[in-house]
Amino acid sequence: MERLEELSHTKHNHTRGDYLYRCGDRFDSLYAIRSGSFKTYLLDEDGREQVTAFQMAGEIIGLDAISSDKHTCDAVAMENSEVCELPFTKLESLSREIPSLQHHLHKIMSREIVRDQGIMLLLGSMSAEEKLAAFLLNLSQRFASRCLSPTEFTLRMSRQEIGGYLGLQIETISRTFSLLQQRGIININLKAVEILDLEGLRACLKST
Amino acid sequence: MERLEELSHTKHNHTRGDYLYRCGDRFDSLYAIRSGSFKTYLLDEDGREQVTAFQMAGEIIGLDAISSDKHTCDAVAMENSEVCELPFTKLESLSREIPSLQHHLHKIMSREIVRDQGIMLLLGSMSAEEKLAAFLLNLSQRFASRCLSPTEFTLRMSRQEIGGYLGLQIETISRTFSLLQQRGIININLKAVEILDLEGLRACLKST
DNA sequence: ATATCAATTTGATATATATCAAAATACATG
DNA sequence: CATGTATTTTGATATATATCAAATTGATAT
Repeated sequence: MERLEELSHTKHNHTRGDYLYRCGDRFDSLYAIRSGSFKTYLLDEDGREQVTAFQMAGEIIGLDAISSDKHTCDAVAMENSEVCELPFTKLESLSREIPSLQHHLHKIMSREIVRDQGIMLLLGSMSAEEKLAAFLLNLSQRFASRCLSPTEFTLRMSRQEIGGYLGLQIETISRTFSLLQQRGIININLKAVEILDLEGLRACLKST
Repeated sequence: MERLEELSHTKHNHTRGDYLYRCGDRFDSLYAIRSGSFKTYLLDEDGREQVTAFQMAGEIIGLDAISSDKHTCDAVAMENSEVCELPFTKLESLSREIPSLQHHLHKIMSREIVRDQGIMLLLGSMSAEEKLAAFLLNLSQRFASRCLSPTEFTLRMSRQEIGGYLGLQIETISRTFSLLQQRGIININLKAVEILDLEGLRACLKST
């Protein structure tokens, strides 16, 4: 693990709105998010943005770029954030020496594939209500695993960005939040979310 | 490259409908498709199936399972097919010795991530017509890169399966095929597709 | 405090796609 | 070859979500 320090010595700070990289940029490094959060997104012809992920501390970003040595999406900071740069060539040579590091890297890439496929399921076969419930439950779980409250948190993203992630318009996001609130499942005031009935939220996923 | 033969000596034949692996199965090997084709899919609670990919000769299948040592989807043969088993532990040890193999493996995994993100864009922000055009263009390109006709080919999958991939009902698939045919962009008779106007098909993607 | 601007919510309506139903066609089986 | 079964196509209608519009709220600057 000390060997890992060799390559992760370069830290960078980013303020809200900074691009970590942009689509087409040359690929040299992965980035480990130390604090804060980022979103990654693709732009289609019309300029509509499909958000591919909201990343937070502890997550690795930039894996898509290995395939072509160019970044294939834009990554932008959603708040003040700190990242560690991991030069990929060094990471590869180090992982040839350290099997556990090698396997860890493979798991990280595979986990990203599994995550992406989960989003396909969400986008391809869920209703607006199911999508939003899945979104909140995912955030809840990720906050919990970081020892933050799973039931009370602040959204770092706008309704527009949530819509871009879930494949819905902002009005639908807003209405569906209101609906969940009316049912007593959540309390939501702008970016402040409180989950009142975690089981109820899970139930939103299970039927229809 | 000879070293690769060491681990790919095990070949398997599968007939239409055979499962290569099922969700939950223990993970030991990746599979390289030698001939034929497979689909992979996730099942949600209601039994609705989200098809995550249609794979063909030359593609590698099973990458999702590395993350948890269990397969996270079902993989089924769409026709008589042949695969090479690639025991993953051996692949990892060999790729520690052969940097070019290591990098190749990373590229393959990254390419899968890029592909998945492209599907997110499709599912999250395209109309039925755009989805179907993108689907046909993708098949066309993949056939072309295998020295098969990019404009005349046979679909290996049913309307149901196409719907499961694109997040649409079979009636919508059927109607949209009919629409493209009426416009003189394609000719389609059940599984036999002929693309009459490749540019017209590309144009379906660019507007609206 | 007041004005300005952006984000969110809510309402009215339109529209793409789903759903329900039936006909047409292909495919499999005895 | 005839019969039954599954798949695909087409039509009629319903519905979820998008779109258009306006009101409300919050943030920022004057």
